[in-house]
Amino acid sequence: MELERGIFTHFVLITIFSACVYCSDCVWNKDKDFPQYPPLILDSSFEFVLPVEEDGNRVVRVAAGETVTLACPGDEIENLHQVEAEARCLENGLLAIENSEWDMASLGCGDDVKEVIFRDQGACGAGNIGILHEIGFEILSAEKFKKVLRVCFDPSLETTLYTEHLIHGANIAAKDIDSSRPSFKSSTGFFSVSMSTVYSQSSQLELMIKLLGDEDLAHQIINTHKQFYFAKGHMSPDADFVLMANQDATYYYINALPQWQAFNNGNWKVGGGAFLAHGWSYSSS
DNA sequence: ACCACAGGTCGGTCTAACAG
DNA sequence: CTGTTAGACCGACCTGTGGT
Repeated sequence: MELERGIFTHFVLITIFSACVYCSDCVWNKDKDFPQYPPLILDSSFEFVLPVEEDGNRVVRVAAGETVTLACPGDEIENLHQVEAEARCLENGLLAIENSEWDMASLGCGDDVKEVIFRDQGACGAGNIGILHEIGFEILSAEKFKKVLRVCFDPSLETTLYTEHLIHGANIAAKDIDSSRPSFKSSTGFFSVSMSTVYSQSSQLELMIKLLGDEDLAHQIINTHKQFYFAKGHMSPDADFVLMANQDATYYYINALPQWQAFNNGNWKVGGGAFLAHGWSYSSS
């Protein structure tokens, strides 16, 4: 089907333009030409190929002749039945994978790509009390790990000291927006308590009563209606990332610290979000 | 005043791992 | 084998902001 569609698309383009003047690069509209579960696209420098905003459209470009890696870590490219593929952009706007030609819409993963934690990447923090962990994607064909963010975690206090991530300011206007959000993941080996339990308002209230020995005072400090409770404050925030896959990779408890919800849903939300800088961001506790 | 949106919580369900 | 528990996932809901 894909090959046929490719030939058909090529035929139509040739028919319309007679020569393929306007289709020397592979250009896709992120909202129209992409599959529901897009693969990661990495260029020859092992960098994410990201959308840019052009005239109100979110556009992804790969130059004609350029080879990129398509990857569905944790799943596979549905029509190819393989996790990764090397694809070369043809002048007809299609992608050549081995001996066949494909359009981008046919190269989706079976499900959302799945990030992993690449653990114990050295010591960090003052006095080297922390251990670095990287959250990102395993790219098997390159035998490399594509880092999305880095976490310096103190295993003795079971808390995060700082995180680092790269902000792609030139692409942030074209980022993926989806109001549905994944749940926070604990992963194994980081915490000796249930993080979902300790972050619950009921256990925060319980702890405050225990610490203060005064139920009324505890209710003043932990108060749902006034947003007086500790939420999971992202260190490397969802909103700093362009791709949905990278946004979802921030939903780990090791990338969060307790933050007053009044601040989280107030000052932070108003001030945060639209970063236009480009560079590494460093969030410390 | 009303509504859409974004960043949150919470509880239910499913599944896999593990202990008895 | 069975019961328990933790983690993952999902939908319903809450709140403040900003646009109409």
